[in-house]
Amino acid sequence: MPNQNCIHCGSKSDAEKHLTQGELTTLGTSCARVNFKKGQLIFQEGNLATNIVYLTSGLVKIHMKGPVSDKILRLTKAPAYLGLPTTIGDKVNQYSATALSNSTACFISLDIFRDFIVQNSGFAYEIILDLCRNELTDYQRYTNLSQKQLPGRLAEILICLSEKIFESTRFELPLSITELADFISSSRESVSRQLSEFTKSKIIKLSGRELEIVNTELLQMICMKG
Amino acid sequence: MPNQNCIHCGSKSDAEKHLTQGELTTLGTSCARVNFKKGQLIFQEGNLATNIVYLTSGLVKIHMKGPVSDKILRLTKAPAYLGLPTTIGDKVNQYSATALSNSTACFISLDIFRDFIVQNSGFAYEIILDLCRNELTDYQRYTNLSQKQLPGRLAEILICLSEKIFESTRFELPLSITELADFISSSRESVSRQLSEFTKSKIIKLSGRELEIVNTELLQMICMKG
DNA sequence: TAAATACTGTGATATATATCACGTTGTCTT
DNA sequence: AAGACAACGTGATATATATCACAGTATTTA
Repeated sequence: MPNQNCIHCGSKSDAEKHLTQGELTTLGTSCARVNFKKGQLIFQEGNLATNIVYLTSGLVKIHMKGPVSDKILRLTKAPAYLGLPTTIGDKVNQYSATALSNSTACFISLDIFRDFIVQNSGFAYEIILDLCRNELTDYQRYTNLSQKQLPGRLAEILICLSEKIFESTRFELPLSITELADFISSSRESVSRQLSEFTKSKIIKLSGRELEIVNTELLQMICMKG
Repeated sequence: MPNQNCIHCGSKSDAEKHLTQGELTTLGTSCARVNFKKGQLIFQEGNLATNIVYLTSGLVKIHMKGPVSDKILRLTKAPAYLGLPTTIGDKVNQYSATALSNSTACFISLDIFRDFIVQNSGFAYEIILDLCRNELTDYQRYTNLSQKQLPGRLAEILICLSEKIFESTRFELPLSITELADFISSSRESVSRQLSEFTKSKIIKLSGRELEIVNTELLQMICMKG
């Protein structure tokens, strides 16, 4: 649906807050808002990257085909840009984005986005900040996940879900066991066993997809100790 | 040494090529060129990030303290910016940079660098491109290293050194065995054994630090198969 | 409603690789 | 030159976790 009114949009990105009225009008003519059901693909590895995607609501996994299985690189919670690096840095998407909950995203023409970067320095600077901050958290997670073993890796993800994504010790697991395994580079069976282990030790409580972190301190300890 | 003549500098970054004569003059007044010996720290995790570092010659490792050992995140060959994300994205460095060979780097005031981003859109766009491309290669390496096992991981690094860094099948290993282990998240002993293994199977030839890839096809195979 | 298909839990076993231990070599220091 | 210190090679052993196998439980499809 063209000619969105981006001027009064309540979910502007930090970068978009720097745009002028005129620029926002331009944005409106080339911005399409799309809804995605849980499980739906938002963009796919190997496809041409023609649009910047800005997630306005929902939770998304960024993932990539690895040599043996799918690899989940990160989770992104709205509001946030999805995959700026692959959209700007390459003609073809290097990874995919899939909705983990019902989500809404705005698709913005890459050309217009590029114009904004060139015309509006405040906009450009916010994009740079965003890229930098994301890379820092990625490095941190990469280092942690690559050196800890299973209990520590799983603890790390659960804490991340609790603190960063849901901001609660009680939430519905947005990832299947298999996906958790893809995230922390383990096997489905091992993750399943470790979750049982955490349940037995009364660190977490699991009923269906509903998860509650009962003993945060201990989980933190396990996360630290690896 | 202040008042460098950046105008006629032969090692401008892609971004700096967009700067005006005036901006280059400004750059000159706040740009210091420093030499580093092999093994020297260029900037350190935990320290205040006040300067953008642009590597004009040499090879550098970007590394970070992990829960059990040091983790090498990437190698960076000149010419390239070193650690833009940590300099721009945080007040404090999240990781360190250490010279793997004798190197030269220019230190540029963060304030002036930020001014360039805001004043000069061509400059800003090149920085964005750089950030995006780096993240893409990092994701790729991350996925590969996290799913392959030792032989595949080691093969991947050797091929990377050969193709990306030295552009030759024969080169002097810039990393110690311990550092190779820190890079691919294995133990020193395992890496040592695997190198012996590769030597026995006539895939590589090692004399001291001098390494030659003899059977590239087989090494590629091992890299692919994991 | 039945059938098919994904997703999950758990035991038994296999295996890659970490760890430990020790000797060797090389490099730096004074 | 001698001592100290770091980097390295390699065997024996321990161990975390992948893999295999199978059964149970949801969820979707016809």
